[in-house]
Amino acid sequence: MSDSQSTPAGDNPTDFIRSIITEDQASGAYGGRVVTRFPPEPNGYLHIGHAKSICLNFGVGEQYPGARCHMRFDDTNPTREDIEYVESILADVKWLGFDWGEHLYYASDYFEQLYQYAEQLILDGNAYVDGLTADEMRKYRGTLTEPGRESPDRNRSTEESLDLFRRMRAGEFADGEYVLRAKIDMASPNVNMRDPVLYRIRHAEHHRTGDDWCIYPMYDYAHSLSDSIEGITHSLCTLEFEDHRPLYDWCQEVLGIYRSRQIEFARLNLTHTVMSKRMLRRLVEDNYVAGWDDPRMPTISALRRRGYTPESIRDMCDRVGVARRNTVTELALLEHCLRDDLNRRAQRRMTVLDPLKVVITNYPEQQSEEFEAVNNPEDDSMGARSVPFGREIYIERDDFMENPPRRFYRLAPGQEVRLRYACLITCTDVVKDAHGNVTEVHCAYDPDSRGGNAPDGRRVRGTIHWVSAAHAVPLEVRLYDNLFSDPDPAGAAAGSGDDFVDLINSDSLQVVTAMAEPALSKAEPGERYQFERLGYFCADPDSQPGKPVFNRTTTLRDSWARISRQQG
RNA sequence: UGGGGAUUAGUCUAGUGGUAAGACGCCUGACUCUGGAUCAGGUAUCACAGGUUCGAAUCCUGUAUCCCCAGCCA
Repeated sequence: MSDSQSTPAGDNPTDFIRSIITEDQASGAYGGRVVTRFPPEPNGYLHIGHAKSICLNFGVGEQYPGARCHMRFDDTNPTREDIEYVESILADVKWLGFDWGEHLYYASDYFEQLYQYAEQLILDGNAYVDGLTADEMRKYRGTLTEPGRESPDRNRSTEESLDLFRRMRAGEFADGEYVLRAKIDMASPNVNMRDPVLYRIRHAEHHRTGDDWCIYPMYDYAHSLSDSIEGITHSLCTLEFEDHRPLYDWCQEVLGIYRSRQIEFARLNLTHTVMSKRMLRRLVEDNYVAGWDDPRMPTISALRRRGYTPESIRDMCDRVGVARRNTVTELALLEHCLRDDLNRRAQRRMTVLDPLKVVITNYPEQQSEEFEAVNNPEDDSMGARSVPFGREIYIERDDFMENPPRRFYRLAPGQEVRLRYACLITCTDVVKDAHGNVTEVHCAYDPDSRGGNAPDGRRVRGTIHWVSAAHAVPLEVRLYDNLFSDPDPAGAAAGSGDDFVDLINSDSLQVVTAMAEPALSKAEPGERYQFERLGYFCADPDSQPGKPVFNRTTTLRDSWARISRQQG
C-alpha cells in the first residue's frame, strides 16, 4: 500500500457507506459478515469511473475483518458481450491492485437457478407470461405522470403462464413473442414497478453458455438474485439505480431468499473527458483515437499505457471520497496524485524535447567526460548514474532567449546558467540562419565549476537540463494533451447542440523526436521516468529495441509558465 | 405536488444543535543544482426565505436550482 496522506492511520469510516457498514458490524447485522461485489457487464473496457467503484467495493472488502469482495460479471445480455471484455476487465482490476481470490462469478452461472426461481414466481402468482409486443407494452406502461394499464395477459392462469414460460425456454417462440413479467402494480408512481420484464427471449449465442439458453433474465431480476445467491451484504451501485431498489428488494422479498442491501453512491466524473460508454465507443470506432488504450482515453488500459500508476488512481479515488451528490472532479487531482507518487518513485533522466545546439567554445574538441547525476533526489537509495558531456550539447529551445524578459533565469546573451550536474556556462554568441532564427548558441564554460558550482561561491539562479550531442540517442516522444479542452465536453456539446467529437482538441497529440541521454536507449515498455524539468514519461509498448517510444504522462508543475503569463 | 435524489469555498469531501475542518486548485513568501519537490501563510458562513432555540450548516416550514426514471440495456 502506498502512504496516502488523505487516510490517516486509525480512522475508520470515511464516507457514508463505510459508516453504514461499520454500524452493521457493530449491531451484528448480517452476522457480522461484509461481502461486496464489483459487477461489470463485459461489454466494454473499464474506465476511470469504474475505478471508483472498484476501489470502493474491493476497498471495503479488504478493510473489514473477514470481509471480501466478489468479482462478478453481469453477463445477462448475450448480444452485447464478449470474452475479450471479460479478459480486459479482469486484467484491469488486477492491475489496479485488487484480488478477488476464489470469488470470481458470472451471472450466467446462475441461469438455471434463476430460471427455477422464476417458475416459483409464477407458481406464487408473482409473475406472468405476457404476449404484448414491445410497442404495446410501452403504451400500456403509462407515462411518468399517468398510471399504466394492466395487460390483458395479466390474469393468465399460473398453469398457462408456467406452460408458456417452459415453452419459451424450450425455444418454441421467436424473439419478442413473449416475456415474463413481474406482477406488481401498473399504477405505481415508480415506473420500474409497473410489472417489469423479468425474462425476454433472445435466440443468441452467449459467450459462456453458448446456445444453452434462448431466454435471458433482465438486470433487475438477475442482479438482485445474484447478490442474494452470493450472500452479498452490501450491494453498492451508482445513483441511477436508486429507483430500482424497490424492485431489487421485491425480488428477494417475494422469493423469501437472502436479503442484501443496495446502497447507491454518485459515480465519478472527470473534467476534460467523456465517460459514457456510448461516447467512448464512438471515439474508438470512428477512429478519433487509436483504440481503447489510446493514452488520451479515460480507460484503465489507456491510463496504464499513458504511464499512470495504479497507486495514483487509487489515491485519487480515496481523496475524492464517496457521497450521493453528482459531481465532476478536476483532472488536476488525478495529476497531482500521479506526480505525488512518481516524484518519490521515478528515476530522473535528462531529455531535450526541442533541441537547440550549444557549442562550448572553450571546451577542447574531441574531449568528453562524465558527470554523476543522482537518479532521484528524493531517494538516495536509487543511486546515481554517469552522464556524458562534451563540447557540443543540446538544450531546450525554450531555455534560451535572445531578448529575455525580466526574471528569465535561463540562458541569454551574457547570462550564466548551470548545466544540471555539469558546470556553469555563459552565452557569448548567437548564430542565426538567413531568416533570423537562432540555430546555434555559443557559450564559454567555467572550468572550475565542474560538478555544478563555482569555487568562488557565486550564485547562479538558473539550472537547465542538457544532453551531449555526441552521445545523444533519439527518442520518439508522444506529447499528450487533454482530448477535450473544454472541462465539460459532454455538457458543452449538449448545450450547444454540437456533436461532442467536434470539441476534440486537435492538438491532443504531438509527436517529436527528442534527444536523450544514453541511459534511456534501453528502456523497457512500461518503465516510467521523470524527464527533468519536463514531466513524467512512460516507455510505450510500441518501443523497439534501440528505438524507444515514450508517452508523456503529465508535465511537471510549471511556475515559470505562470510568471511569464503574468508578465504578459 | 408523477416518483426518486441532491444543494458546504473554483473543485472534491468532513461536520448530525455550540459559533465551518481536510485535500486539490489558486495567491504570497521561504528554500532549492529540476522556476520540480519541500516548508510557511492566505483563500467559504454552509442555495434562498422564514421559524424554533441562549445558540443552527446541523431541527421545522416554504421556495429555488440541478440530477435520475416511461429498454423485451446494464
